[in-house]
Amino acid sequence: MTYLMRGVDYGDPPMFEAMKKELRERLIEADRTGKPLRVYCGYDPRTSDLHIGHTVTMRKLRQFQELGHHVIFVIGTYTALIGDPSDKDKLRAQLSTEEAKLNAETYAEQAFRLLDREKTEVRYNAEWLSSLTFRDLIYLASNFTLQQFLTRENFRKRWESEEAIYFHELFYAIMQGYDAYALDADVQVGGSDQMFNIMTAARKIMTYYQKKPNIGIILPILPGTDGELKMSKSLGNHIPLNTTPEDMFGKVMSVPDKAMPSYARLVTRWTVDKIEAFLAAVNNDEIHPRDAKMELAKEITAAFFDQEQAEIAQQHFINLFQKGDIPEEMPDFKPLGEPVLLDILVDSGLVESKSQARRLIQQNGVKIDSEPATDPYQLLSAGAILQVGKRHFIRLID
RNA sequence: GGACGGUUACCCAAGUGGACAAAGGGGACUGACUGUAAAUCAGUUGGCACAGGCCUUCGUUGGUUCGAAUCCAACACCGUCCA
Repeated sequence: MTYLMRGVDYGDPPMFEAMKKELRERLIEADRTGKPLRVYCGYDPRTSDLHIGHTVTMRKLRQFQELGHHVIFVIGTYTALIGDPSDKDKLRAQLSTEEAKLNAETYAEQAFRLLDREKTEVRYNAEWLSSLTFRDLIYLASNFTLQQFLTRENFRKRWESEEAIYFHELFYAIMQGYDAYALDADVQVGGSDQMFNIMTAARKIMTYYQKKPNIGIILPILPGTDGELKMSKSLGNHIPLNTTPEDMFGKVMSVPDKAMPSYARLVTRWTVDKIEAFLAAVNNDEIHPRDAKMELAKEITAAFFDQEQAEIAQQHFINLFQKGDIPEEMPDFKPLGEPVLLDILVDSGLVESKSQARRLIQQNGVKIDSEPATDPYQLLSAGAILQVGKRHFIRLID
């Protein structure tokens, strides 16, 4: 029980107690009847990449799975037609069925890094949403008032600042609520931005259809590598799952210090005691913040790869960034014509234009065999190692 | 359908005839420093040219003007309000 409610945050203590009570009752019931709880969480398939922000809810699903409950991984192929208004994005191009399917498959594949493949049911919400009629929608919508939507923070803000709120955006919550009904869900897991969809929309709709309303397990949102905003691919602050251990390690290291608590709590496998001890040590200056973040980066990398790869990634990081070494492996590049520095920089794609290359040279941002370059027209020879900034290298070949 | 407002560089946003390749902020990049790609400070941020300078860009297309992001016309898209 404590295990399942760990890390859950409704921003409201009475709600926490209420949900805890309901969950306890539902667990007892499940135990008595021998029927496991049906637990689900939905994911938006508009991109093909899952990132570690998604894993916060997946880890919670995993916990339910470990306790023998039935986990359903829902891919929002139909809700993707709208786009979650939690982002204030406008309607995006509709995904074709094939694209959605393709994305969805890679999604599920990535998800199985955390979830037990054998025990996870993967569903697409187009299965049931696409066959709803207008009549169904009218009945569903009659459970809600405009005021309910307008008191929701994101809509309210947009209303107040006179930004457009499109009518179809209101369907999102209704669709998500219908998912819970269609799946006969006991528990729905989601980020705190899903609070309204889970706690209001889903529970109302389920009650309307005379089902027991689902219990919401609301988890905090993981900030992105900027430390401020929600991690999301479209904001460019995400740490993808499909990447190398070195990249993951480095990206975690680039997270601002202030976001360390969120990362420690949400994406490590550490126990609560360990997390609190770790954060306390950072606060009391018992651990150097850099070393603390290293430890964090290693744990997170190890969680998605393995311990050994995490250690290699750490060593790589230390060599490259702390010691400023030149990496052993780098792309080769063969000059297209005369081996003029300026042309090579542009042709190899290290910089975007000659003007930019000139600026970088002026700023000592270009190095040849670790020596700052000064002359844009310098001729280079094969074997030379060209470096732009701290982390872009190429080796010239014939 | 009517009234009004908007469209500027990666994003937000100033600019209402010449000093505008276009203020400011964010982001990004480089450097210094450091504790890492954190924080802080400095610089850079359309392209071409060694440089003087040249070329392209302020929703689109035309026009006025010696000269237009700025004025005019048409069009497109967006928003607010009224119906």
